[in-house]
Amino acid sequence: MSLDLVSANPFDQFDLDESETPFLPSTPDYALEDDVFSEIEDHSSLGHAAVFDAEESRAKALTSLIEIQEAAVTHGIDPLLILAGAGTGKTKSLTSRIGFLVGSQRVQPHQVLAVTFTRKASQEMKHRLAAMMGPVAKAMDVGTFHAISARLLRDNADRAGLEPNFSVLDADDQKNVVKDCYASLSYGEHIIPPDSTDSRRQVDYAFILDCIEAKKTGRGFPPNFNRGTFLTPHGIEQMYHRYERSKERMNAVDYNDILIKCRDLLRDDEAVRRYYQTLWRAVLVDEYQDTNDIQQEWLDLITDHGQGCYFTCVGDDDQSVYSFRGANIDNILSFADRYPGARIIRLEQNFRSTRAILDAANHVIAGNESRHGKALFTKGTQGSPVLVHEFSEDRGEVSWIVDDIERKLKGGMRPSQIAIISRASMELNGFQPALTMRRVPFTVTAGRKYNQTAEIKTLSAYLRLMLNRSDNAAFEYAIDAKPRGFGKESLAKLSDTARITELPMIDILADQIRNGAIRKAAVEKVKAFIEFIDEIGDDYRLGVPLDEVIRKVIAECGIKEHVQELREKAENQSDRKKADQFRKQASAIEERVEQYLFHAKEQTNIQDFVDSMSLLETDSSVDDAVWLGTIHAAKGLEFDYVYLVGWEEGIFPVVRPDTDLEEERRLAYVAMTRAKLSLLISYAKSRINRTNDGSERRPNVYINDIIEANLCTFKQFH
DNA sequence: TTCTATGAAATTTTT
DNA sequence: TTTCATAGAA
Repeated sequence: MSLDLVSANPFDQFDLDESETPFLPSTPDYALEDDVFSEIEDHSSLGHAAVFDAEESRAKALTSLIEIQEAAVTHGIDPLLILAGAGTGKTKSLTSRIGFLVGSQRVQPHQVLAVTFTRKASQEMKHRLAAMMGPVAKAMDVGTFHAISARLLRDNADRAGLEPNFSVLDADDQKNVVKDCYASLSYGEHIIPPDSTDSRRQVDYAFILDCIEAKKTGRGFPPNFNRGTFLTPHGIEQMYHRYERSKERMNAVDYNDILIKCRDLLRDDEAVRRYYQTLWRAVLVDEYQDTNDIQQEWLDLITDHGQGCYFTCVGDDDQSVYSFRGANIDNILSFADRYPGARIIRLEQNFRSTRAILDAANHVIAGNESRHGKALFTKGTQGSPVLVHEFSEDRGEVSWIVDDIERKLKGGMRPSQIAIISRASMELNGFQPALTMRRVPFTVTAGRKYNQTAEIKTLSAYLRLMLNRSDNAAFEYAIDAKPRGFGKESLAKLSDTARITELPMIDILADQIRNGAIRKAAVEKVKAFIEFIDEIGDDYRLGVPLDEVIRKVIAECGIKEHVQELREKAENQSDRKKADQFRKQASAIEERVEQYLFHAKEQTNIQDFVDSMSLLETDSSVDDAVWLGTIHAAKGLEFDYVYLVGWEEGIFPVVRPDTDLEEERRLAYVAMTRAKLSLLISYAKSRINRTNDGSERRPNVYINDIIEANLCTFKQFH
């Protein structure tokens, strides 16, 4: 049976009168523009050729599900919350539900919206959907909250009060904007001059940004907001306004803005809201426990408070670990209150870990009060006991674990089956040299790795500036990409002028060149830079392919010179090791640039491309390597052998005035449930590189809990 | 003023 | 390991 895309929509009655929706010609057709989808349409209009076999898809969606999963997958139209514990087939249930809804023709493929939090998760879901249903999966809207919202804003930019070519600022851009704003404040009223005791401390721009974001999302300032900022309360207020104004001037938005502006648009513009409510007949949310208040509102608007469509959320309140980013666990805890008639289905059968591991994890998480309450079970074996090891110092912890890993590798285990996981990335530092020394391959997934490399940022900055001349953050990055005789001082002045005149920096600069107001030493190069930006802009508008444009940028922006320089350094270097390092660096840059070009060729929409590049993770991971990372980074992953390190009171749970102990406990639960076969938890009684009073460190509460309950084997090493 | 080299400091978690 | 600040040369 082939899917008829023209009729058989049970929601035809909801369709909007076209006259009400003047924006319809531009917005509604993204799904239909898709190659695959139009192909399907062609076939179905011919009457026969079943490109998409609904019956088969439905059958596929229902295979190899256990009873409770099937209940979730086949649930009707009432709002549904699938409480899926770790390792209980969460993503499988979600994709199967999509397959079921489409396969049973309750909704059509292009009426499906599936939102995730991370790029990786949306990638994964796309793959699974494609595997289950074939090319028709491409017709579905699958993406992160941010990606979907950004597209929605671009498609309705005029209605959202934006230019359609708005830029998206990444974390670095945000920080730079904050820096500029800070520099524009005057001492006295806004800034307390640092006194002698803290004169050496520098301004913490990231913290100022936190304050701004906190204010924006209505969370109120962190308690001690002038620590490291030297700002008066009034100064913070000023910073907030200037920051917002700067972005407006730049025709740019930050991550929060994407969600906020999208929420506002949906809330305030009835036609837009109704359009998307009508378009998306099935709305599915992954990792629902991580939604913040804005995302929750967004979902209510999109789904008409869960009543207008197949609204399905999958999540685990016990794995809510992003409150520092605004995630509100109450969203998942009060699902039933928010959506009357909602059904909650618990998935508690775990397919990942041994019973020993699950028993310990269950016991730890049971110590929390605010939760729906679940207990994982398995039909698998007991497995070897959870191990808790005490070391006298962190060096011992490192060397013992690395020894143990070496033993495992000699015993035939693959490095990729093994993970070392810590609360904060700092605790991983000791492992890297030790693993290198023993030639154990490893990859680190922590903190800064997500930041884009310099070359890619440079390329993106050029493109952003080309698309949006007002993007001062991109301008500052691009003009600084290579020596142009135009440095910090000049940039600061230009930034001031830009703030006063509210004109794009690049235009002011062009003007100053015409008026001869630029230093002789800089004139030629700066002029060439501006002309180059104009030139690629013209190229692009005339239809030169994006990868051609990028090639031009690569030739201009100094990357080639930099690579060349590294190669020369390698030649002139007598130290073989250092020479190799230079060569490696050079090839790494070239490789990344190649990859960027490759992505550029794939993309049809340049805005999507530029947006996504600012978030693309650097995927230089080795294939078969021991995985090192934080608990947050490990969420969603699984390994046969897991080492959880640094489980000392004070390090984990972290000590901060606003530490949420229930969230820390959830982190412990997330960490423990990563392990499939074997779990080892360790702590050290002393840790260098950590300022403390010299007293002995103690194991954390979670360790005590499982020791007391006799759920582990405890050993001391000295 | 700009740019480079050198040394010091700093590190929760991230879309 | 990476980022940041400062000093000194051009």
